[in-house]
Amino acid sequence: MKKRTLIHDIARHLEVSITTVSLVLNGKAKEYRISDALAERVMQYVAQVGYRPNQLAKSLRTGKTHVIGLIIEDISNPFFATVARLVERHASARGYRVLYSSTDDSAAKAKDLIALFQEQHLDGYIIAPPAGVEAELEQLLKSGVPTVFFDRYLPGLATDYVGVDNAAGVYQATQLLLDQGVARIAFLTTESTQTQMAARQQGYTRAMQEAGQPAQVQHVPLNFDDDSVREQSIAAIHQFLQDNPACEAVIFANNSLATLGLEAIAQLGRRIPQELAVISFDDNDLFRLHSPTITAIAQPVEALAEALINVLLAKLSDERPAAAQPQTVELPVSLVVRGSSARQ
Amino acid sequence: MKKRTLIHDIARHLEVSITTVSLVLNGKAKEYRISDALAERVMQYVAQVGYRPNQLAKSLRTGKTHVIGLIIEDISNPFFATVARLVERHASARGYRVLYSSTDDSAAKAKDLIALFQEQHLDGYIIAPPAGVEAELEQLLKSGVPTVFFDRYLPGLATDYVGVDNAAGVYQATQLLLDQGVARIAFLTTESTQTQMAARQQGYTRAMQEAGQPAQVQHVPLNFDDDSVREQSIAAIHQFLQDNPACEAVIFANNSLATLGLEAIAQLGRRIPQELAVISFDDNDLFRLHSPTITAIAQPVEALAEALINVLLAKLSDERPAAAQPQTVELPVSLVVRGSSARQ
DNA sequence: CTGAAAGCGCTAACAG
DNA sequence: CTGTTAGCGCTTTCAG
Repeated sequence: MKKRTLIHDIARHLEVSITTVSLVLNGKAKEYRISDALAERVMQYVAQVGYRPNQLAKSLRTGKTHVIGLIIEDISNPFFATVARLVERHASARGYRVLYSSTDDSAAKAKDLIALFQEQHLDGYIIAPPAGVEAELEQLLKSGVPTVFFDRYLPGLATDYVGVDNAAGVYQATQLLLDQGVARIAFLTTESTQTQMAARQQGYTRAMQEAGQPAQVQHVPLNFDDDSVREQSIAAIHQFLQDNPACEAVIFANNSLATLGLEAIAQLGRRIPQELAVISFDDNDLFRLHSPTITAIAQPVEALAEALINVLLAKLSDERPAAAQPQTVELPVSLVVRGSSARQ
Repeated sequence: MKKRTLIHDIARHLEVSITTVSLVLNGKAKEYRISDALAERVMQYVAQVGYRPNQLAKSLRTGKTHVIGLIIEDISNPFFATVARLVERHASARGYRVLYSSTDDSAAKAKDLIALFQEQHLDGYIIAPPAGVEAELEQLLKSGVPTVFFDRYLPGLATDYVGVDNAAGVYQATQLLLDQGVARIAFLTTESTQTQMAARQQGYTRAMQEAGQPAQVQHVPLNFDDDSVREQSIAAIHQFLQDNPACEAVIFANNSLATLGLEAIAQLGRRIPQELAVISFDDNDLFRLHSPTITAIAQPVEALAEALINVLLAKLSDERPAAAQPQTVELPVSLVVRGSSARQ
């Protein structure tokens, strides 16, 4: 348990004042007309003994932590995992740490997390909000902490948002099937009413409507928290497919659903795409390697991460607190056509 | 920017002393013989206004942050992602937050992370160390912060470790193939010299040796950071398979390698398992859903996460600092036999 | 039960 | 350039 060196120790050793050391360390040497020689001497000794200021004390004093909180749905979902690490990479390149955690899309967990993060006095937030946390978020926004929503937003709350054009993606995917003469297309989605899910569904409904085909939307229970629900979800999809033998194609509203769906399809022994065409929202390794490969609506993860960081850091450095109009970034998705959507 | 309520505000409102509020808040009401009535009154008001003590100040004062750092290789790897979220879940059930970050197996990143975490004064660490950070880690251990290694350890450093019996797992997998008369088995591994990789290789070599078969170990470049290396890795595996047409089976030393390998195999159009049997260390969704399903050596993620938290929290609460003998937990793995290893 | 007071380690205004 | 000083918000000892 050797004790850490303190700013005081280094000042004493160098026989200069604590102020000088602090000023040099914070890049204010010039401003306070400290000689380059002295500044250099300080920096050198600091490096030599490996002195690291205590961030707790620093933050307590300055009110800044240089940490941003990333609250996502589920870190074990490839989409969120990828965005998380990209955000982290960009943030750290710009001097920020990111602290991330999953809500499992539960309002209770999200509330805990927000409270926890607030106690830690993070500088800003990126949040994929579950339903039911409007009040907490509103309070968070009112407190003036820079916050940007991601993946979905909460209609009542005016803040920055970064996401994709969900409706267009699904519309396009539905078209792809319709153009091949596949008309009995079902849309499998979760029970959630989140904006991104609603938009995806709406893209599907519109395409079907325009084609004069009846839409068939099926809601499947989905829960990341409890592994037993996993089986239930598979069973539900299984059931649906069995009850709808005429269904020629299914579009899954996200990649968790699709993964579960592939399992259900395998159980039933339905051949893809001959007996059932499949398209998933969100791309991932599994889809590239599956036999057949799975057509997916891919979100531009790299661009999303960059946009998130840019929007947030802009707010962070900006002086005008909640002045400007909230910024909204909506990126296009791309349809990655693979084997599972091909007409046999 | 409304200001947060402080302990001072609540004391004043209740017309009691700050000391009293603090004592009640920290569960020391009894100890200081504060009446239940008063304690109740305090708690109630605190709840009412939603007062949250400033953790920065608290930590600065107490020296405890109640945050543990989880330093893993790659959060987008399903194995690490799963362990991370399980650790997080257990930790939070026991009053700890976890802060996790990936090293991409780079010593430089790991050093940065350790330094960063140290500045934040975390209470303890769980680390999957890359090679080349021995010095930093030794210093960390000497500073007395509870630390447990995970997945692999660094031979020179005596600290607690939680991992699996890697050698036995691969030995068993190799046996499975040998028992079916498949003898030309290659072992594809990374270039790393980490303990877990060495042990896996050793399990393979021993099995081959005992069977009187020549071992064939191939090292493949692998890098999580740089996506261009991804293609290189695939190309390397591709090349290897092409150069060794007689090879009947391949065991991948981890799941990233296996994922890449499946891609290479698909490119070559080799049929699994008829032309090439495949087994991977680490299990994941992809392997369950692939056609054919992929046999895998599965690590007990749930048990690992629990062991990690138990070992760490034991050290955290223990008074004897580096007193006791370092604890080592080595869990068994299980062979999940699926389609890819079946003799046709 | 309580009030005062010290202090965790650092920043930054202020007056030299 | 520097020394002093006043905190940031909280815990905890000590003397009532």
